[in-house]
Parts: sequence; C-alpha cells; structure tokens
Amino acid sequence: MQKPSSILTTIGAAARQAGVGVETIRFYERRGLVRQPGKPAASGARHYPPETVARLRFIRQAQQLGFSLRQIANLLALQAAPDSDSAEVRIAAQAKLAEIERMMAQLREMRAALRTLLAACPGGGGLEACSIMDALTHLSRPTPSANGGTDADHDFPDRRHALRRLRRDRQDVA
Amino acid sequence: MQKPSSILTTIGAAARQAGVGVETIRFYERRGLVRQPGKPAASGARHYPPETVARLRFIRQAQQLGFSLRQIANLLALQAAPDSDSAEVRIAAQAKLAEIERMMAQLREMRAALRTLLAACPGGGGLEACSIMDALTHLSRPTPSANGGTDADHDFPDRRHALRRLRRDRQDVA
DNA sequence: CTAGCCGACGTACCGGGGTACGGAGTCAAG
DNA sequence: CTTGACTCCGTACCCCGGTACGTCGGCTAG
Repeated sequence: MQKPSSILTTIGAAARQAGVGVETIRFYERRGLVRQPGKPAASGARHYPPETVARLRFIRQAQQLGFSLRQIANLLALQAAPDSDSAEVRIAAQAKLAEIERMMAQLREMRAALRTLLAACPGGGGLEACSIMDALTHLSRPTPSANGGTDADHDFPDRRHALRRLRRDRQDVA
Repeated sequence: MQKPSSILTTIGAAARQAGVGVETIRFYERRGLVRQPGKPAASGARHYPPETVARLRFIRQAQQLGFSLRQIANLLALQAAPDSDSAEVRIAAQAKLAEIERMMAQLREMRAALRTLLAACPGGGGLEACSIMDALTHLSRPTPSANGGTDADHDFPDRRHALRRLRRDRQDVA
C-alpha cells in the first residue's frame, strides 16, 4: 500500500493522517463537510488532496472546541466564501464560549447538589436510611414553582433540555 | 378536567403534575421506567396512582443530577429490591460526581482555548486575518502526539467521545 | 492464477431522549 | 346530537455522531 512517497492520499491514508476512521470520512462526505474528489477516470480509487486532510483536522479541532458538525459546516462554508467577514467567526466563537459557560454553570449546580447529598449520606444500610433516595423521592425542588394557579403545576422546563445530552454513560451501577 | 378533587389521575393529569409530556410518560412506560396501571375493566382510560407521579418526579430529579434514563432505571430497580444496600446508591452518586468533574475539566479546557483564540482575534476583516480560522486550520495541537512510530498517527481518541454529546445546538451562525 | 487487502457504495444499525401522527374509543358539556 | 377534549395504541420520525455490514471491483504479491 501507499508508501509515503507521493502526496496522493487514498481514503485510508487520509483517515490515518487525520486521525479519523474511513467510515467517518465517508460520513462527512454525506454530510457535505468534506467533498469527495472525482475519481481518476478508469479505476475506482479516488485520491484525496492534502486540503482534505487539513479540512478533516479542522473539523477535529473545532469539535474539541465544542462545535457541532452543523456548526462546523457553517464555519467551513464561511471559509469558502470570499466575501465573508471574520467578525462572523468571532461571533460564533463568542456564542460557543457563552454556551460552554452555561453548561459549566449547570454542571456546577449538579455537582453541588450531588455533594450535598453525599455529605448527608450514611455509608450503607437499608434504603430507608438513604438520604439520596429520599431526596430524589420527596423532591427537594430547587426551583420555586408558583403552585396552585389556574392550571396544574408545569414548573421549570429549562435545564433538563440544556444538559440532558451531556453525560457519557456506560451502564454503571446506576 | 380533574380539579384537585380526586386522586385518580389520568395520564394527562399525571403528566401535568409531574411536569412532563404525555408522550414522555408513554415513552417511559415502553422503557420500563414506569409501569402502566391496569385498565379499569370496561373503559379505556387507565388511572394512575400517585406513586407514578412521584416516580416521574424522581426521574426528573435524577435527570437534573445528570443521571441517564438507564441509570435512573437502575436506581429505581434498587428502590424496588428489598435487600438493596444504600451503599450502592452512594457509589452511583460518587461515580456521577466524578463524571461531572471530568466534564467540567473538559469544558474548562474548551473555554480556555476559546478565550485564547478570542483574545488574539481582530474584530473583523477578511478571513485571512482571522486568527481563529487560522488556529483551526494550522492546528495548534494541545495534546502532544508522539509521532513517527510504527504506525500512522492515531492520537487522542479520548475527550471527543466524552464531550461530543454535550451541546445543545440550534443552528446558529456557526 | 488466485488470494487477500484496499477502496467504493448503499443501507442499516447503535444509543440517547424524546416528539409526532393517525385512527379509534369514551366522556361530558353545549 | 354533535363537538371537542381526552385517552389508547402502534409506528414513525427527529437530532446527533458515528459504526458496521455486505457486495462489488481493482491492484498486487506470492
């Protein structure tokens, strides 16, 4: 297979150079994040220009900054447009920064709540004595809900939406 | 519809009381997080006991602490088992706390990187002058990858996986 | 010549957390 | 009686970021 002799990269080589999987590149192609080069006449193998590898790295970098693929696509589109203003990029970065700070605040809340629960926790015994289960069951509502109005209580539908998709769970104990 | 007169709750009332959608309850039933009560003979409408509402609130509380539905299911199973030890709950909470701290660390990294980029950013002009795009393109790799080994460079496959699902993106500017 | 590896391609699937749709039944008020 | 609100049920769909699978085809080494 391709020795490091030429600059033509097949998909596999590009994947290795960018540190992603082959399937991932194909996935990005479908998403329009990377466009696939035309196939060289007869044979089936496309060869990727080094720009593609750069683009893949760009994507990875942006992901590490917290950008979603959709947002990265927008950044890349900006990159392609000749009349685009770097102020847009700045705005995007600022928005992302704000978003990250929001998430951190929510994590801090979660952490505080967990710490409180853990502090009040006896180390074992039956569940009746478990202050954590207790707190979850007889909910200590952190958000005050003005209850008894015209309708039923439809309290805070806020943070759940913001933070739900945040965890990376293996199927631990719980 | 049901005034605060009786304790029999239909699914809609239960949903309002717990602050979730009807479809969400049905979804939880499919998942086994909540079991549905038997239907009262002739008619179609099941009536839910107040325990179900409590259970729904439990789920919401636990979600706010960062637990996934799967993990919550385990907690609930624990709750049902008579011989379960509250130490398990404690362990789960500690694990979750550790997880949250990991996520916060990653967010801090992202925040620092974004701040650095923003600090070096001119407020506008062509993209050639954009230090952010620049940084993404000619990657300033934060993780040192020992390169040139036997294989290609397959560096850090870590944080991406941990943090990816963290954002809550509408389709902003980028 | 044949085996085996790579690449190309489409499609399906995973896990997480829901939302929406459409048809049928039931109940109460107007 | 009719209308509207509500329920029940299954199925399908959404976003997100990939992964995997199966079938070709060509290239190259043994």
